[in-house]
Amino acid sequence: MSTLDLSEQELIRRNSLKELQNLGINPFPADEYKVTHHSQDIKDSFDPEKNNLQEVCIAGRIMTRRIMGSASFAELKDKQGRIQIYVNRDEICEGEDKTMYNTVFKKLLDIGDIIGIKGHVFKTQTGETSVHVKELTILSKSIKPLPIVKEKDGVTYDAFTDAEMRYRMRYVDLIVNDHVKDTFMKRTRIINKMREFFNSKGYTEVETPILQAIPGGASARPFITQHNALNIPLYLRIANELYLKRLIVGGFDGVYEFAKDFRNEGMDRTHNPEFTVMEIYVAYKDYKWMMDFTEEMLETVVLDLHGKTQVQYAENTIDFKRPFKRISMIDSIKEHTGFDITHMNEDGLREVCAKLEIPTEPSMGKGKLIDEIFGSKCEHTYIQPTFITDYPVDMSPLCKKHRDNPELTERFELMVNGKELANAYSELNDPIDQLERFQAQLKLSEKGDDEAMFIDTDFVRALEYGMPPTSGMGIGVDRLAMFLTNSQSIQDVLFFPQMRPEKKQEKDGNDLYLAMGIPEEWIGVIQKAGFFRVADLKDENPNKFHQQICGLNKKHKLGLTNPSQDDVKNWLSTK
RNA sequence: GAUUCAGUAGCUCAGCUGGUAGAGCACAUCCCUUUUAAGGAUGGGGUCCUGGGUUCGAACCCCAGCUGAAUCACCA
Repeated sequence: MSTLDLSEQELIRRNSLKELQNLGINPFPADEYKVTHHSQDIKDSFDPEKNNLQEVCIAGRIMTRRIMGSASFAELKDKQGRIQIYVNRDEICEGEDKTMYNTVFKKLLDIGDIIGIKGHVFKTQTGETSVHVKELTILSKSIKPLPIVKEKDGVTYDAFTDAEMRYRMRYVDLIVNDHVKDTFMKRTRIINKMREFFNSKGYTEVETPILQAIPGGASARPFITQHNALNIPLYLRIANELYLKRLIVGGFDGVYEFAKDFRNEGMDRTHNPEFTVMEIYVAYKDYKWMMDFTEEMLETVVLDLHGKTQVQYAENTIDFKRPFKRISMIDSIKEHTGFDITHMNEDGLREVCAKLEIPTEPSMGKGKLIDEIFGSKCEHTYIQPTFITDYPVDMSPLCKKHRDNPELTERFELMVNGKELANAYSELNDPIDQLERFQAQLKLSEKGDDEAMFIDTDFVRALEYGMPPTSGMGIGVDRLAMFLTNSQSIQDVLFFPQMRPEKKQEKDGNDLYLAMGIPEEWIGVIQKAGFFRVADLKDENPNKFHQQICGLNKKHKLGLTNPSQDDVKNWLSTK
């Protein structure tokens, strides 16, 4: 990288790095640094009366510095938070040589550097618990300046808020925005608690293929990729349902997986191309049992995280206290639209859609039409956790038909804040019925539904060996994390949300410039002037161009010998 | 995919009706010392997102593009 590409502050830091090395200090030492204490623990346990914590060793990143002559304060951030340190010239430089303080600490260190300190804990006159530094070790030099965020009494000044930069450079976001780490710690805690809950019931965590020859288990457009050795297309999974059910066939009573799924669809505040779903399948249970189980799990997780069942999400308070409301889809539609769609055929449903001013397409089957009605008139009204039960058959090709009504299935979705959070079935285990349902999907696909399911004959074969009655449930982990951390965007609960790749300025190689007779040392200058491609130079006025690059030479104190106007003319006239 | 908004110093943002580019923090130099969003003084720092157009003159107006955000539609 040419120095012309760096900001003034970056150049200063690179120079500080060199000067540290000249002083014999390794800015990136290899040695283990033995940390004995952490910031929050120190603040919690220090007691001036007891005079404890008189020998501590902590390490972290410098977040602020207040330098005053022979004494300075700085704030160090470690894994627990921030703590103030006090650095005194004569304490860290025992003899006559004051370089460590005057040069290293005051001049060569910067906000963002990672240091280790040894010293004792005390309280300053203003009452802040601080560490009095006896020994200071540079552990890592930072050569890029951090955004500066200040905070006083809970009010943040100059927050680092640019969404694009926060998501692209999550590391910076985590360093300067303390609440970000908190959200992700909560996400991990939610997942841990769910895992603990399932394990305590005796269920087994398993792993199933992400690369699948037939993307099954959900209605969605998959990502496609290519396996070279087998020379076949493979899909990134859109769900893991069919594999988990194969394991139930194989004799597991309860299996679950936290699965990354991939869907090649739109991205927005609640959708990322890759996302996490927890799916669980339990043998000898039905969807009614699963409702109780899901309630219990969610209440447990929420209580563990918040100590109560109420959660604030945007302007709504959501209460995860059991039992959740339950209503069938047909009743819900009746309640919200006045139409009773029981036993209605496709034409009848189309008519209802027309009356409700819901646009339809010819490719839509019965199930999709009902789903449209529910989606536009009912779904958004369920703010508090609500189980919607008994979905139409052709919306749910993997779900057992309802024991009382063959047009329906034994399925529920859990709605929270007007969005689907979980989805569960009494799993279809009749292989003949399953094959027919797959074939019906194929018909939908031929009608133009590009989300209809593929036929997975191996899965049908597994069912032919016999699967016990089973209930399965899937829950969107990202969405759950959003609800429980009051995050309005999925990007706030994913460390690295999908973004368009950063566009780099494309530059011609040095050889093309050299071929025009341009000396190597001038190439960077010419590019700094905005000519990233030699073709850009073609119609340039030689006099103007000459002035431009000589100006840059002077301005950036490059010390190059300016070319003559004739030199420049010759460069530009080269074909 | 549609609509709206935004892009100016390392960061957060001003910039009037089109007339030489501004502030705070950060950075540098100097002075001081148990300070607290940051003590004082001085200074350096810019492809005003990119490319066209209008104009004597564009950060500003027009067109196109890039990137992001918000809202809407589909999927979790």
